[in-house]
Amino acid sequence: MANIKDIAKKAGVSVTTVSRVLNNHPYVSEEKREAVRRAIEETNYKRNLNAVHLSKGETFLIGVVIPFTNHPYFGLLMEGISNEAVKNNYKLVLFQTNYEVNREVEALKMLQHKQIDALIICSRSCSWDVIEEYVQYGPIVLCEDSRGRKVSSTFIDHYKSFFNALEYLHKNGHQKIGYCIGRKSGTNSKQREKAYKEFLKKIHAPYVPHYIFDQCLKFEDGVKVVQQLTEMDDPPTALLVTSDIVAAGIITCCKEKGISIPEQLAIMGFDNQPIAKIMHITTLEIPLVEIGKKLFLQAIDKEKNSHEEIQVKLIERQTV
Amino acid sequence: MANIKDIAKKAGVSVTTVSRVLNNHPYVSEEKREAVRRAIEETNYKRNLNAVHLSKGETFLIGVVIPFTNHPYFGLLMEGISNEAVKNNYKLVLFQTNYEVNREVEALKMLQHKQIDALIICSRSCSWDVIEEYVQYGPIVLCEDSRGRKVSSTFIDHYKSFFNALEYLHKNGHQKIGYCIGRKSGTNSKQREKAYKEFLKKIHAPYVPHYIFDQCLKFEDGVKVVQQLTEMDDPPTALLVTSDIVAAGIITCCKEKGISIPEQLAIMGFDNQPIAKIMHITTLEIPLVEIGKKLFLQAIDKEKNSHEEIQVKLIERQTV
DNA sequence: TCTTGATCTGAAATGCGTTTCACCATTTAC
DNA sequence: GTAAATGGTGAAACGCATTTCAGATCAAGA
Repeated sequence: MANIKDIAKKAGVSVTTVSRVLNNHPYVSEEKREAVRRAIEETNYKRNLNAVHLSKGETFLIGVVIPFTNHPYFGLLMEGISNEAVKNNYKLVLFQTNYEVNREVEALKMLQHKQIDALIICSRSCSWDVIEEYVQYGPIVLCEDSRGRKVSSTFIDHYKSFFNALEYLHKNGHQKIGYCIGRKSGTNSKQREKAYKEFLKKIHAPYVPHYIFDQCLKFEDGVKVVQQLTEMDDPPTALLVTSDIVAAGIITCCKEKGISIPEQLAIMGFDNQPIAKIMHITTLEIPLVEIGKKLFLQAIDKEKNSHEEIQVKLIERQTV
Repeated sequence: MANIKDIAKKAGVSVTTVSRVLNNHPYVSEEKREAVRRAIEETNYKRNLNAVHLSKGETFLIGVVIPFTNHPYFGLLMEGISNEAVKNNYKLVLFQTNYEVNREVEALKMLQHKQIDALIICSRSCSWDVIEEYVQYGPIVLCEDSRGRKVSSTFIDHYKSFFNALEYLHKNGHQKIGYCIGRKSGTNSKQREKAYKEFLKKIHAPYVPHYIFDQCLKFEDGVKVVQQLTEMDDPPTALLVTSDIVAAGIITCCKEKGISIPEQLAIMGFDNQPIAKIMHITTLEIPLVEIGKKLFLQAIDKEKNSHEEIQVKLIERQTV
């Protein structure tokens, strides 16, 4: 394959001039420009982007760390990131981590090794210490409150929104409220746990450990929640489910087992995914596509350390 | 940041020796190896991968073209691809195309410009002509039957499987069978259409255009299918739905409207997604994770032009 | 007329690691 | 005892495009 030197020779100019033509630099006479164009055409020359990247020191590649590709929450986030990437002429390198720390580290190392210009971490397992080791190598953007840290973030206040959601359920007459969550560790989960415990205190309700269901990520995870629910002597009357898809699973199972919603069990979802609308699920809208967009923009923003809080909105439908 | 020259100087060796140490080449004496290691440690040296890629001519990056990230079919495919990528130390560059041709071309151009070593196209809009322009630049792998073309593929025989599925419905007493599909164009869709038409001929049933529903991709797309169904004078008694998630949407809607399944409407899904199990949907199992794995392996296989047919399996449950 | 400033152009340096090749020193083999 | 491997090392070429810098030309303004 031809390289820039070949083109220069063929067009009878220097490589500098060829480079200028390639990059639309103005100071090239029309005749030389034309000669270069012809040479490029004739040889079907294509730039070697690796050389460009080495030279420029950037790759127009942004890394995205997500635990699962196959999940509507991350799917929507990806959609937002991806749309914005296209607009800005960046490409995305996907790191599907399954929440394994060393896969997250792999992504961070790509940043260190300059193969990506920035890294968006949608959800993480690794500690802050690990992340902060790598901030020197390029922008890192988190989807959780990172104020006070050296990385940018777009986040929602999970404490506040969880607390509000709990209050909403309480106002609707519920005392025994449980919740379903993806995993117990994780910053967002911790904030929610805190909100939950403080809310219980506020309404003088007891903390019942088995009202909390973790590992609730997918539609099918609703099955075991309902299973456990039916086995309880004193089940909760309302459930905060941190993913609409899981809420949908729970509702579907409940219908099958004749548990009426919201009468016997009130369900409040999260995200306002399309499925929530179809199934009339009362939910907390989280503008994931918008968040994705902002995450991306923060990633390519040279000024580090911006923080943006996104507001959520309660959507009342028929499951509470 | 330090580069290989700095390390060489610091360790008192040549850059060649440093390179040997970095790449675990055997011919380096233990003392020099140690000196290099120390220099690397002290300066916190990291290789610039762009330089490595330029030099080696490969990037260990594989492009993946998918129309939507936010879809369980492609989610599972991605999962398979991604798992295998991790095993083989490759990273994935994601091209979310929304079925726009020029985004597909962008991906092909990355191959041409050597920023990716190979390209996996999970579903496409562009024509064969376009793809064949780029086969010279690196392996391209398709998820559709590409025998006779110059690209590898892992595929299922959609004609055969669709025909079989139709026969299954027919054997279960159905004459008026419709189907739901993602889009009407697309190789797979064409094959299915052919199977559908020939099957109708075989059973001497009329071809009713509005028994075919396209743009059926997501759960919520089930709504409008059911809507249209209820407006028909003579609706089909069975529906082949090329995605379990859409089937789930249809079933959910039918329950709401009091349409009993399978009595009034038989539903047969595709893929055997987890949701199909929960909702007891009779479906055609497509081993997407396995297909993803094979696609990846074909992408990194230097021998071009391998073709692998994957078998599907009918899973009988309660919706037919 | 002289000075700026804008327009062109190319040699050389730069980004950075890998690989080839030549060469020397030991071993091992016959 | 001599030929042939094997171990060890570095200079230089290579992969390829961008950018800096110096120099040349030409038109416009003082």
